[in-house]
Amino acid sequence: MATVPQAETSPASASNSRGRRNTRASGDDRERAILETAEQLLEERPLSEISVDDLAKGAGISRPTFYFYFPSKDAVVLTIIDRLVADAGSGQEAILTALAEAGPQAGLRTALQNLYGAFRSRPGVVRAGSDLRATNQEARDLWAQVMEGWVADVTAVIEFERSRGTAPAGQPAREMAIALVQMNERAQYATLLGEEPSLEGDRVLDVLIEIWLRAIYGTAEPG
Amino acid sequence: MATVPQAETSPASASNSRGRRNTRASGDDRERAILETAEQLLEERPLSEISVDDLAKGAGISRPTFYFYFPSKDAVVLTIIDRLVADAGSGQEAILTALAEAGPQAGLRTALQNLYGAFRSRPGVVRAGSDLRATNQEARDLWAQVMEGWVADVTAVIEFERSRGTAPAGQPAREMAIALVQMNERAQYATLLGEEPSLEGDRVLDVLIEIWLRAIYGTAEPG
DNA sequence: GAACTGTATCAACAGTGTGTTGAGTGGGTC
DNA sequence: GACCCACTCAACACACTGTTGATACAGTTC
Repeated sequence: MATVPQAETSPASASNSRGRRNTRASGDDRERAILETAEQLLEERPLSEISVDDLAKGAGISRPTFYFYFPSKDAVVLTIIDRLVADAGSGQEAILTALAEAGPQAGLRTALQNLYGAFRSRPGVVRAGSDLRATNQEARDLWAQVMEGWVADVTAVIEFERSRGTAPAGQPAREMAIALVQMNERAQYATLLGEEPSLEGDRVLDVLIEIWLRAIYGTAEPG
Repeated sequence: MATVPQAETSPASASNSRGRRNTRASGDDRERAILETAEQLLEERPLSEISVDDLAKGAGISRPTFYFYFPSKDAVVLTIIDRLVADAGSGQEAILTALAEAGPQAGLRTALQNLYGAFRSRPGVVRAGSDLRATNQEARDLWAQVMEGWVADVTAVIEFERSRGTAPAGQPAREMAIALVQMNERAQYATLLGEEPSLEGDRVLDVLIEIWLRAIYGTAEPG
């Protein structure tokens, strides 16, 4: 069923591989201050216009001290994204069960809505994550894992529906799943950031769901 | 019918708003050398790892001299992309006529194939363009125009097919068009750059076309 | 309570990139 | 031969990033 990666925070300990060099003492506040400053600044301007110095100043420390807590600006953003993705993942858990309980239409709606909801409140962070993929391999890997999880879930749904006979045959389930998940990624991202052209926030789900349902359950008999 | 923007090269003159400061004399070679160096380096490594000095050296000039020809590294890439987009646009011209002549299935295939073909040979340039959108407003505007052109064309097709009665009613044509065009952008980009997960190069078109046909001509009657 | 250990801090440095200034050079042209 | 004007670049001024080395300071430990 492909669970979303757990953002390597082991339950009780706080030591994040991306965070501080070692330690466990007080300076937790500083680390949190840096993360909060970053989240806040990212809603104001893109990552490329935020310097390490901005983050340090915002957290009330000097630039070298910043490097005591994080190895780079990217690492801060990756930490934030790890958490966001973990949040989104926990809401995601149950595509299959939602589908089984509520039927395809309502189930899909619930699943996509949860997902969209997790990101909607922090467009700046989403944008930063997307930007990071251009230059940062770790960001690419992280997102690839997330995508892979969704694709696996959707593939399972399509195969299940086909085997039940409720969905017609067609292109391989996994390939359909990839394209559909990519569509959602792009469309929801564009909406979140208000690109032009993009779908309105209150229209995204209706439109995407219609395409998903037709792609999965429909057949085309063009005249 | 929304033609793709013509990359402001007026017919005979060579003066590009993004290029050299004024002039028209000899140094055309240098300008070309810079563009060629950029295209070549972009197939080797991402834009973020190419410096103005690399471009200057590649063209056999010093860094300050580079600035005589282009105001920035971004401007070089934008010039390259302008041209690429103009090329792709000229092949694009005839979605509607292709559809009318060959029918929806073959027509769509031809249209999407032309498009994909225009970019396939220069993935590095495509990647650079995509990366640029993160930091450069002009790049965003340029791409928005291109998207808008395609969306307008596809909207017209959907509306035409619905009015003929060959496509069923559904979500507004323009909104369907936006989502479908965004899906293609994302899926073809991922394939071009070999992201994971992505569709194989020889599968992209089959999968996208099935989704397009079902989304436009199909109805979903989930069981 | 002196010596030790490890967290936490930053001034100063080194390096790499960008974009600008100002001083040329050399080929037309009147 | 004086004057443009396209063209060129050494040297500069910044803005970043990441590192070094010295230091403060809070607990142990004996």
